Amino acid sequence: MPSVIENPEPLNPEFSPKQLQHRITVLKQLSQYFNSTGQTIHLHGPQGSGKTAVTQNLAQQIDRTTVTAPCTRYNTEYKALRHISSQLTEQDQGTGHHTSDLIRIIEKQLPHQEPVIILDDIEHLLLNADDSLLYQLSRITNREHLTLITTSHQPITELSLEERTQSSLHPRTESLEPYTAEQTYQILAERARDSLKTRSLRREALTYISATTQNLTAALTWLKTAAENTDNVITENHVQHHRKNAYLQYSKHLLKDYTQHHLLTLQSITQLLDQHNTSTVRSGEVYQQYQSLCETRKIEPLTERQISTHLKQLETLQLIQSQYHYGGSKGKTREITANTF
DNA sequence: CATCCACCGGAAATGTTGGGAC
DNA sequence: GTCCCAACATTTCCGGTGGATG
Repeated sequence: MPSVIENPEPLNPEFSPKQLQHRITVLKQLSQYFNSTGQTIHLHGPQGSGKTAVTQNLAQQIDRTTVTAPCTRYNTEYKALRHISSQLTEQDQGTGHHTSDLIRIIEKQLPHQEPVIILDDIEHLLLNADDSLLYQLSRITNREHLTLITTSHQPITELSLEERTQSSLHPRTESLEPYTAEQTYQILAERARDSLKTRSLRREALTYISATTQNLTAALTWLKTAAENTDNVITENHVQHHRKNAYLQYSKHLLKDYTQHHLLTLQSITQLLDQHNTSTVRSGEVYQQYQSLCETRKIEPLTERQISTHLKQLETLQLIQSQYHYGGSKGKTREITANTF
């Protein structure tokens, strides 16, 4: 099938343009902090507001070794330390070390590399583990040779950090506002220009997307999905038509570091919501639906306890929202809503 | 006031993977 | 090979919650 896409890269949500639009002030502010090493910076803002793009852009500007650890993938202290030490030494550190060994390896590299370490989306790490990684890194020997950047959608004060970690980190903080509809439109338009055939995109299609969501990751996925499914012109109608499918693609993108069971759990929720037209489902129903999905696919289902943790992770990814009842007329359960555009 | 609902979520046990040492 | 060990995902077990109902 002929496609309207000439160059797929600019539509990739991970694509990092050389010039970052609408984030100049933050970039200026942050790059000032790079005049000296030994800093800690925490950047927070909603999903798709450019946190990752900003940190990557900063890293490109300065001439220092940079290690990025997306905490969705490196979601334990050990995985993160292993990744960081492997990147710094340029050889895989494997398993079987004590965390203190990995810290020592990193320590030794700091003085001659003066690296920047970026821990992206730290809430996913904090969900699995305690804040020991942050504490260790904030007090590491040769700390003055390290610049540490953390990002999350919550402000740092709202992450459950121990007192000692909080005070030992004392980061400079910056926050990002979501893009406005106008800004979203502009960014999408620019990416489309670099990616799509000329005259293959209607203005109203972009207006529709950027009015619906200001989460740039989601918006780009939507545009990309629409583009992949046409050989002619992307119209407003076409974009509307692919709304659901695009959100599914976006979910899959967020879940790329997770298991098939996470996706099945999410699908159970959306199916139930579609089926009986209610706005919430309870965790018990979700588990039943999940079990029957597993059965039709000949997959051994996980236990209810484990799916409960998976639900928590979907919530941290902001794919769902939960209202918890710790007893009461409904018993102990949670009522779940799925997010959409 | 007792009992029930419905499952949350902590803790400990178990299973699996993949080292490294002998 | 085989033994031992660490990390981690998952299972097993279960105490606990607070409004509704009789």
